Amino acid sequence: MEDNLVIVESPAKAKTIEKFLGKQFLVKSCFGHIRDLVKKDLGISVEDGFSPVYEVSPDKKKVVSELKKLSKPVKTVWLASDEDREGEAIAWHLVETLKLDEKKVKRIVFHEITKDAIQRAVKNPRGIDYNLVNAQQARRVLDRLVGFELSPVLWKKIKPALSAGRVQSVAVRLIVDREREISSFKSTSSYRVTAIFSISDNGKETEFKAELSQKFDTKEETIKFLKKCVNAQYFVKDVITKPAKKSPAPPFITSTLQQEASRKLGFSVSQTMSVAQKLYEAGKITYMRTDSVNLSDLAISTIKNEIEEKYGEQYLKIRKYKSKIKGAQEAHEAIRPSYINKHSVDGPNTEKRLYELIWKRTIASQMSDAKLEKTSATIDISTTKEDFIASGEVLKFDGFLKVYFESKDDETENGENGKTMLPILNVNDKLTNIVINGTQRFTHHPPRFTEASLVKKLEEQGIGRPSTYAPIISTVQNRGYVLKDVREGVKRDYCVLTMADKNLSENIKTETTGMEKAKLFPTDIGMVVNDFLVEHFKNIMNYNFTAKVEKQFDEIASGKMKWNKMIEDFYNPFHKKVESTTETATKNKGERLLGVDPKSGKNIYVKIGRYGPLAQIGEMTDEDKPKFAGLRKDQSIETITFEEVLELFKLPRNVGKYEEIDVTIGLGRFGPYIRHKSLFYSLVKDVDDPLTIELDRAIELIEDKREKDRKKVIKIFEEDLELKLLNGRWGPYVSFEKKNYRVPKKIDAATLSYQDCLDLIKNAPPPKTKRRK
DNA sequence: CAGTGAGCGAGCTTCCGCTTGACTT
Repeated sequence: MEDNLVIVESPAKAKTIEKFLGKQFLVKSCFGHIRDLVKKDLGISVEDGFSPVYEVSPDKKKVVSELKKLSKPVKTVWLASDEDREGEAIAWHLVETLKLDEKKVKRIVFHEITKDAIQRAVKNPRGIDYNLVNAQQARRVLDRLVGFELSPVLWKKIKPALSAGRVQSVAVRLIVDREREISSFKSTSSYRVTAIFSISDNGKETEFKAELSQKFDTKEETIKFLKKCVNAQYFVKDVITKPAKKSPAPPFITSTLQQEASRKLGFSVSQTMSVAQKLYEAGKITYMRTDSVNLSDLAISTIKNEIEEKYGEQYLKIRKYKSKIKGAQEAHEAIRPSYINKHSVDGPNTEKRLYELIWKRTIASQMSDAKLEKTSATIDISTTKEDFIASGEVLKFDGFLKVYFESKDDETENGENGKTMLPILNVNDKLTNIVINGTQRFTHHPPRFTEASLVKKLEEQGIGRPSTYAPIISTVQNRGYVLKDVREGVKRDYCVLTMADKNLSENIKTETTGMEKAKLFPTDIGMVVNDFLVEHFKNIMNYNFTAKVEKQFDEIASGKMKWNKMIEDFYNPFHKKVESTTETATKNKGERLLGVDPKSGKNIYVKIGRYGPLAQIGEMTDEDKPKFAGLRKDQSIETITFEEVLELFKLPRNVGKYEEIDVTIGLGRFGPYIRHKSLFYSLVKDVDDPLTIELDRAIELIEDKREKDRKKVIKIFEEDLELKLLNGRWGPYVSFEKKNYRVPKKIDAATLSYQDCLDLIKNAPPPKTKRRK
């Protein structure tokens, strides 16, 4: 029997630590928080100093009873949860829930999982830090109060089942604000002038590119300039050469790993986390939910060996990085390979690639700067005062670039800027001009957020924690506030003026612009909810709200403030505002009056309906019912035009009768359809237009589908016409009472009898538990 | 899984952070 029970948060960590501690220590994991506020109601006694009402989370009942049993006989229970607010609270909840005698409890902390660090921790135990626990309780209670008081206001004023919270609502606001910036953005164009020169060196001609020091607003100005160049002479007026350097990025933390995996590997935020989890569980990397850029001394010394051996001493530069993150709690190390000398891992491709990324970033963080030489040459034009500038960059020493280079979010559209090498240029060198181009360039609206760039923004504001970035991204999408979507680009003409051989020519070229892939768009619901919250709860929707309360949590943690006092000061005015808003605020359906219907003379509105955004003609009165039409997926209440709404009401159309029954054309969730005898037939994409399709073609499509369906049927049975044996996408199946049952592969479906089918249904595997939405 | 859309009132929804599996096609 062991004398000691050690409890950590993660099972993978438990496994590692057990090896370091020896036989007298049993190491177990509690899997994070074991207790939380009761689920069914507020879970806070507001009248009683906001005292929280806790319960053991249902999925932790087993863990708790096991830990309770194991903790009874041991002499000492070591609580080794993380050294941050949440970790301290977990330790305290363990004491309370397991009913541990505080005399036999020792609280220990370590930031890195090495033998040294753990043995040191065991020699320096302490008690529970109740100030830190109270800071966590304040955080928890505040979030519950905000979430559970704001959400019901939305149910009453906008739509049921909506949600609001300190973190998610601000995340949505970032996306809504950005979208509005984009829609009010006016693109302007200017002309960028570039030239190709050549210089002769011992009879050898070398060409290089230069750009005019100024841009022109109009085509006329550009033409005027180009004409001035017809008979110009060019020479090098000035050459400046400057040394420059680039430094490596710090080791990965959760947010930077998510960003780089998104940019370099195209992973979504949640994909990155699940791949990293696998690597962590296999002991290949350190913990992946961290906000610390710190590397353990042991890690640094093995990195040092690795760099010296593989690249040489001149590539080594040991660096200590400091966290720049507001409110970083630094309970762990940075994300790095567990064993630096392991350059790659076996397993799925995703794991290999993510591991490689982590390995490179870790190594590069301890390597020397890259040294560059930047050259800028000014080229005089004899006929006018403007100058051309040719800039070039030469890598003198690659340093960390040998291993790794961090990507940027806003890679410029034409990545040809600067990175080129120039020929050797000297002052007074004469140059020959080959060509000059004046190219029309348009300004771009600010970019929409990707999952990863939203995480970056949230982190900068101190909103959310490493363990919650991925869940936040899914919450705002699951609630229907935000949509990850693709936007096709639009074609745009631009003008290129070319001066070559003393000839000015003009070309119109076409580019595709504004293509967006996997970007975050606010939905209509998202915008209406956001505007409502901003109007009535400015304080909470302020980007600084989290930073402000974090400061107060810190004061609680350092014992300078009482947690229930802090909550009270927040709650009193907040609760009043909730009550007054519930009472007085008008219902907000995002309604917008677009104009008057030319046919009926009634008003046309767009607003949020029970099933999403809709357009409406006329109002509900006793004798009159309005006409409705749903908005399409790519339309929004905010930007849809009057003409586009009229277009929506052209469907459904009646195109005539077939087999004495009306045939109508409509537009549904899955695109345009034909409806006949309450059956649906899809139109063919890019062939049939729902607004113009006629009866003959509709009948053709109906007959096509009927023919296909006939082929689908393997057998029907006279005993029960509702039971059908059909051929489907995944092979033969039995269709009965709107449910489908697979025919096992071994059986030849054509041989089945009615009774066989009934048996198949009876013996079908029980319906698996439903997937959560 | 395509159609709907008022208003009433039943009963329901909802937060953030800490951890993993257990699910589906």
